[in-house]
Amino acid sequence: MEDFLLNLNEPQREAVTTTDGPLMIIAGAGSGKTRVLTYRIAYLLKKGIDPFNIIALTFTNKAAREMRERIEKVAGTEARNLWMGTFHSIFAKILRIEADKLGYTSHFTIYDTEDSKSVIKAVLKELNLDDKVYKPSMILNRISNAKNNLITAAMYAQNEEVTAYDISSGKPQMSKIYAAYEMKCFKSGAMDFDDLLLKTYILFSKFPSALNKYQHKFKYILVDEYQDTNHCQFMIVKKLAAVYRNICVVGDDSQSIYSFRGATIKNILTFESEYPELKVIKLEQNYRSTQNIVNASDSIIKRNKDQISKKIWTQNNEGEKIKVLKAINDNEEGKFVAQTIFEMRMSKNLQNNNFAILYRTNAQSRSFEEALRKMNIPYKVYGGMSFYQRKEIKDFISYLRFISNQNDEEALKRIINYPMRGIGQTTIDRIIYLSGVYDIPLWQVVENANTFTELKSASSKVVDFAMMIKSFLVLKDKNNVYELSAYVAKVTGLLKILHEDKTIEGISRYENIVSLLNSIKEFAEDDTNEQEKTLENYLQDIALLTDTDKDETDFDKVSLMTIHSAKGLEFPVVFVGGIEENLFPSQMSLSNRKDLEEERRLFYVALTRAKEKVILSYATSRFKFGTLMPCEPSRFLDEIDKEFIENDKFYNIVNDRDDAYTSQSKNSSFSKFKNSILSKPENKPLPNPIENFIPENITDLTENMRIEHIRFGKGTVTKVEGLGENIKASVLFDDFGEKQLVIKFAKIRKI
DNA sequence: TACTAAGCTCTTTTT
DNA sequence: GAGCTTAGTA
Repeated sequence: MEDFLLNLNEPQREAVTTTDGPLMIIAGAGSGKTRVLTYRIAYLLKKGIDPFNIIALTFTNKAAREMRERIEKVAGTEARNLWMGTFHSIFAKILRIEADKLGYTSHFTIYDTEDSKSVIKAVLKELNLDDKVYKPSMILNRISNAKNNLITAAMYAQNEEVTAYDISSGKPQMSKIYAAYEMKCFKSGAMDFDDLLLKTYILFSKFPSALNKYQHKFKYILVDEYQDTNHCQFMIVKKLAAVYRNICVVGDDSQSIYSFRGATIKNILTFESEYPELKVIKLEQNYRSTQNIVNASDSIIKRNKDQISKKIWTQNNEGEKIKVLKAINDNEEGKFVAQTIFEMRMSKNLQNNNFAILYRTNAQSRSFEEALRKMNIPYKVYGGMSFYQRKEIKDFISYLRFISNQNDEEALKRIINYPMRGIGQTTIDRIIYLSGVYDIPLWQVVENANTFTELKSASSKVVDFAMMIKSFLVLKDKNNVYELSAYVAKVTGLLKILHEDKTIEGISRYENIVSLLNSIKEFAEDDTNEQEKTLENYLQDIALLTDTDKDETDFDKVSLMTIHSAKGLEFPVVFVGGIEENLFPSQMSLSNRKDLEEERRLFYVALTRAKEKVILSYATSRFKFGTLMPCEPSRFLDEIDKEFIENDKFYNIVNDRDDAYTSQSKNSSFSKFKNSILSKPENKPLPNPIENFIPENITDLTENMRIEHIRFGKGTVTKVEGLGENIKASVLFDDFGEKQLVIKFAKIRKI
C-alpha cells in the first residue's frame, strides 16, 4: 500500500481507493473530508491517471486553491494541470472556449448581482413597469430560480405553473421581463452568475460534439459540498459523467445551508436512484472538535427530522463547556467579545488568528469591528462589501471592462459621467432613447454623438468622452494591462479627483484605487503561470473572485464572517454572535419547518467550526433600521443539552464612557443643535450644554439610566446613559477620536 | 446640470 | 443605518 494511505482510517482509505464507479461520501463535520479528497486525487495520479482527465468541482475558490496546494505536497507539481475550481469558474472557462457556439465571444463579461439588478431596472423602465411592484431583487430571484431549474426565458412564458404563480402574485409581466433581461444581457455580451451554469447546460444539450469532448476529457469527476449543488449543477455533472460513470460526490446533509440558492437535498436522494451501482461511504469520526462540542452540536442537529442517519463521534478530549454571554445591546456584545478575546489571548497564550467571530448577517459585523478597533485587536472582515464591489473599484474596473467589451452597457453607464464631465442624466437618457429608436448599441450613439441633433449642446462632451475611450482602445493592444490601467487612471482624472478629496472616505477611496493598481501590477508581473498578461485575462481572473478568496491567513488577525462563509473552515476558538430569536433563526424562517431546519443546520455548522472552545453571545436589545428593538434569546440556546453549557451566564454592565444616550422629542430645536455640532469647525467650542434639549416630559427614567455632564473643549455634553421605558427619543453616540468628534444619531421608538 | 438636504424603504445567507 | 429618490437651490 502507498505510504501516505497509512494516515487514514478505514472508511477514509476506502473512500480514497474506490476510484471507479459512482461513489457518494457522506462526510460529517471535521471528518477529514478535504484530506480524503486530496488523497483521492493524489491516489489517482499515482495510479497513472493523467491530471488532464480529472475535474474537481468545489464551492469556493479558496477550497479549490487549498486542495491544489495540498495535492502538490503529496503528488508534486503535476497537480497544476488538474481542472479544479468552483462550478462557476470551471464552467466560465468552458464557456469561453465554446463561446462562439452560443453566439458570444470568448471574452464575454460576467455581470455580478449589482449589474444584474441594474439591467432589470433598465428593463422595467423600458417596459414602463413600476419597480415598487416589480422589485428588482425579487425579479432577479425569480429569474435565478428559473435558471437554476433549467427554465429559459422562452420556456418560462410557456410554463403554466410559474405563469400562474406570477399572475396570482400580481406580476403578470414576469415572463416579458425575463425575456427582455436575457436579450439585454446577450446584446451586452454578458452573462450573469446563473448563466454560467444554465448556458453550460444548454451548450451540452445542443452541441453533442462539445459534450462529447468534455465527457471524454473528464474521466474522473469529483464534486465537493455536494449537498449545496442545485438542480442545474447536478444535471450538468450527470451529463459529464454519463460515459465513464466515475463520479464521486462528497457532502453532508447536516451542513446543507444554501437552499435559498436552489440547493436541494433531492440531489442526494436522486443520486442513489440515478446510479444503482452506487457505493456509499460514511465518515463519522470527527478529528476537529472536542467531545463537548461534538456532543453539543449533535444535541442540536438531532432535532431535525430531515436527515440521513449517522453517528458522529470523536476520540478527542472532553474539552471545555460552551459559554454563553448576555449583553444589554449590540455594542455591549461587541465589547464583551473583544474583551474576552483580549483576556484569552493573554491567559492561554493564543494568537489573534486563533479566533473567529461568526454571525448570521453581515450587518452584525459593525459592533464587533468597533469594539475590536477600540481595543487595538487586528481583525479581518470576510464577505460583506467586498473590495471589488466598492464604488470606486467598480467604477475603475468598469473602464477596463468597457475597453474590453464595448457592448457592456452597464459599464458604459457607470463611466460615461464619472468623473463628472458634464454628461448628466438627461443626456444619458437621450442616448438610451436614441439607441432604442435606431436599434443600435449605446456605444454607437456615443461614438457618433455629433451626428445626433437630439443631444444638443452636450454632444461635444460626449464626443470628447468617445475620443478618450478610443485612445484607450488603441493603447490596449500595445501595452500590458498594468500600463493601460495606470494610463486610464491618470487620463480619466479619476486618480486626481480622489486624491483631491481629503475627507476620510476620499482618502480611503484613493488608497483603494492605488492598491488595485498595485494588484494589477502584480498580475502583470506574475510569471508563475504562462497566462498572457492581457486585459481580458485580468478581467476573467477577478470576475469570480470574492473577498473570502483573498489569502490573508498568514496575517495574525481575528476573522469575522457570516456562518455561510465560514463553511469548510475551522478555528480553535469560535464566537457566534446574535443568538437571538428573529435574527438566528432568522425571522423569515420561522413560518415553516424546512426553513427552520436549515437555520438549525446553520447553527450546527457554526458550532462545528470550533476545535477547542465555543462562546455564544446574545443581546437583549439591538438596533434594527435605526431603531432599538428588544430581543429574546434564541430557541437554539434552549435546544443545546444543558450538560454542555457552562452554568454561570455572564452579564455585562453598562459602564461605557464612549456611548451616550441623549433624549429629545422629535421636532424640537435639537435639530439645530445637532447641525451646529456637525458643522462645528475644528477649533470652535461646542454649543452650550444640551441638557436644555432633553424634553421635560421624560420622567420615567428607570434605574438603568444615568445622566452625566462631560466637558468637551469649552463646552459640555450631557449624556443620558441607559434606556428608559417607551421613550421617544434620539440617541447621541459620540466617539472621541484623536481630533474629531464623530456623532451619530438614531431614533429609539420602543424599548 | 450639479449638488444638497430631507424623506422613504428595506432589512438573510452567496457564486 | 444604508441606499436610493425627490425637491429645492446654485
